[in-house]
Amino acid sequence: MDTYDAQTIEAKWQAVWEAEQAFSVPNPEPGAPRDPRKFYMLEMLPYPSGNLHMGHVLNYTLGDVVTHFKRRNGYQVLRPMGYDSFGLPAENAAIREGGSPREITERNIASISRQMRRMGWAIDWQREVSAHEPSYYRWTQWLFLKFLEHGLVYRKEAPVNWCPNDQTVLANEHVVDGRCWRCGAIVEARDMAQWFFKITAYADQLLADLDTIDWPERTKKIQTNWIGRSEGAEILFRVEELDLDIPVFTTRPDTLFGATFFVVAPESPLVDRLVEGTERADEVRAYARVAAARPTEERESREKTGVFTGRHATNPATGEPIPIWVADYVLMEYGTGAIMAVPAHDERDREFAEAFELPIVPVVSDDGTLVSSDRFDGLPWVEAKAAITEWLSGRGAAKPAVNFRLRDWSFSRQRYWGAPIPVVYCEDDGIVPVPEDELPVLLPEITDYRPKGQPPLAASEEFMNVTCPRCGGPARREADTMDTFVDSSWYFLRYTDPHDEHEAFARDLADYWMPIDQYVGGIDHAKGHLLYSRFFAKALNDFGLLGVREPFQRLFHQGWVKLAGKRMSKSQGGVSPDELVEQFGADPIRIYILFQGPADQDIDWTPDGIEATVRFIRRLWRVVHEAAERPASPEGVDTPLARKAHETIARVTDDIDRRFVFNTPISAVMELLNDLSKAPDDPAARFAAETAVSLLQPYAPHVCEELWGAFGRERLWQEPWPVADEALLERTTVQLVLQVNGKVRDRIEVPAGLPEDELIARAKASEKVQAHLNGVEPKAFVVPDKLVNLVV
RNA sequence: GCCGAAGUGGCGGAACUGGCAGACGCGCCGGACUCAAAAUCCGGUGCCCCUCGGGGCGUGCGGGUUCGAUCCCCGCCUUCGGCACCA
Repeated sequence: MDTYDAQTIEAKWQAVWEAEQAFSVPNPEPGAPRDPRKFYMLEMLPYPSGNLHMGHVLNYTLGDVVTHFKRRNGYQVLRPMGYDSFGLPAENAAIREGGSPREITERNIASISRQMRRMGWAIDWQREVSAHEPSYYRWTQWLFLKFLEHGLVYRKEAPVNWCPNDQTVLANEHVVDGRCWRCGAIVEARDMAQWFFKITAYADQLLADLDTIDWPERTKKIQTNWIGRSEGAEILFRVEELDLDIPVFTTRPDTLFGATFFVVAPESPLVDRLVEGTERADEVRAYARVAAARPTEERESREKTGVFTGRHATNPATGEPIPIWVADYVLMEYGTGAIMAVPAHDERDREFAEAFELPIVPVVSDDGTLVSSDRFDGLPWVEAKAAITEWLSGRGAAKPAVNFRLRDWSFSRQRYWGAPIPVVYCEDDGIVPVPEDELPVLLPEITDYRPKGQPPLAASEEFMNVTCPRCGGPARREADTMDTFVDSSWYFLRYTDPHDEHEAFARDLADYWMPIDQYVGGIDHAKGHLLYSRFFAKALNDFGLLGVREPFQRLFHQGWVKLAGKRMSKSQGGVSPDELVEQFGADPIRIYILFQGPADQDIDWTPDGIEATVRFIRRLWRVVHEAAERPASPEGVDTPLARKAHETIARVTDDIDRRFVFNTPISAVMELLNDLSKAPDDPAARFAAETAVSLLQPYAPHVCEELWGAFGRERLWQEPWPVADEALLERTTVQLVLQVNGKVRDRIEVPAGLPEDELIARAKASEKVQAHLNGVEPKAFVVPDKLVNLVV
């Protein structure tokens, strides 16, 4: 037998898999019924920086174990791969180092693709897609047009998040603690005309349908918080002098009798109407202008500022006039941009009232019932919410209302390396969509990618100047490009029909494979990609293009691989999987990264112990070759080693399939190997060795394939997953734990299935137990076949 | 501030449904092989005490429920994450 040589073995089997396209799965014939054993396995696609990092290795190895496991259990597994290849890093690299984003991206794809193949992952490479290729973004543009057609895309002048460093607008989802998620620069508020997806139209469904999917609770919680549904009432406050009814949203209509003043956001168009022609107009407008322009951070410092407008509104409950103020603690984006202030029961209103000496009237007593609320006095506040809303609705002054925190998704970017937005601006016809048959709107090759106050595309006259598809007159193209999160909101659908030149994807193919049965990726995408994709699925379903309303049936988040406490990412050097693979081989790295701990927990990277994994494989190699010299184990052989092997099959299967844990199966195989090496003469030795190799195959497919050959067998990747023999899992004798007062005093071997009396009798017979009973007659607690606790 | 998750040997972790805490691996200690070392193999390894039979303590801290708690309940500490002037 040769010694274990990772490089040779891995090259050999990777060539075989490549030549056979061993992990490609064909699409069904048209009209074929859906195979109940179809399994769509997907990990989030990588951004193609030049190199894999250990986080990728964990993510895709985990997916690989599931892929092999499901394949060998008879599933038809779709497991594709692609590249999220538009985006800022390549563009910034081009600016910094020269070259074009396209060259850089394509070089990176070639590199990362080679590294992925070198890891031996079981991917259907025939379905590879890249977001930056016209054959892909043509359909991203087409989908944009569908959304536009259905009124789910619009362009609007609005305050948006501007990253001064990256020179582009950001979605709310990508502002983290007031900073750009990518570069960390402090984000500024700017009024700009931008393109939005109307994701808020689906707020209710995005929330409600969380109940229908098998996702981690914490992820559902993040989305729930982000969507931020509040139930309450919309109440009208009348400004008699102006014959104006101003609506406010409140979650506490029960406190209406305590509303002693009224506040309008500085950005609100109401400000002008309220003060127009009054002597306070200048002062109020000046405040509003300054307040609206204050940077977000400063605005969030809770120092209350504001100014009285001189106007009054009527509290519809009390009929009393209350003063209307303008203050920046009221946000234009939420609710109606105006509030009723109840200083007795709202902390912010209280601070404001104290600062400006406004009246504070408590209307809910300590026991939770209403006071100073006229006919509602004594009513519990929870009941009063509906009662007061109903009372006012009789007069047309209120109605039940729901409000969401979620904002529409701003997705236009003022940068180059993205899919052009397929519309033109015509002087006569306004915004005109590019006709479908003129797609794709190709991203032109330019040489200067630097943003200079306008998007780089705006400088390309050739690109910008077009004729209006509607009137034939002169028109200008949209110069903004799409957020890369648009690309990744539908890539999983393209995989089902990756080469289609006539449509984004055939509905029957998407419906055949969707939903994704198991999705794996980082929790950092909880409120971004994972929310956008859900929105896309629902919208496409409404357009009649897709059968499902939820794209990801089951979701798992792998933990972070950290280096000195920091998340590893493409931007960090330090640990290169490429070098590790060269030094140790792919199999040891694959086993090592999964053996570190539960895959959903963070890992502090240390290379200590990779050698141990190599040692484990060498030991497996040696023990298996020794066992392969022995005669085949008789069918159904019943020895301790045979039982251990069946027990290992049961454990590994349950761990991967039901528990979705990937570290303990490795331990289980190690235990089996330990037992095997201690009992090389056991008649089940060969069976135990075959079992160990077979069970480890999803983790270390190359060396296991090679070792399978030592048994004179081949194509382990196609071999059915082993099944444990139930009869051999049952124990004839069991170890009975004997406790006195809850402390273990003895362990004895007894036949399985003894009745409780007999177990108690045997427990009392133990000398070690008697020594602690002191002759007292104990009370007994029995767990059959496991434990007897005697209490004195 | 509100909401959520986690905390187990020197280290990574195991213990799945309230029933033997520490599987498996790293590290460390001892032994075999060797002129020697590496590699490999064998044995030991939670802490403390011990008359070598064993005994006590132990899963962040303090309480509780239970015959029995790493697991359930209450309070606290620490770390991490989400939301945050959201009416």
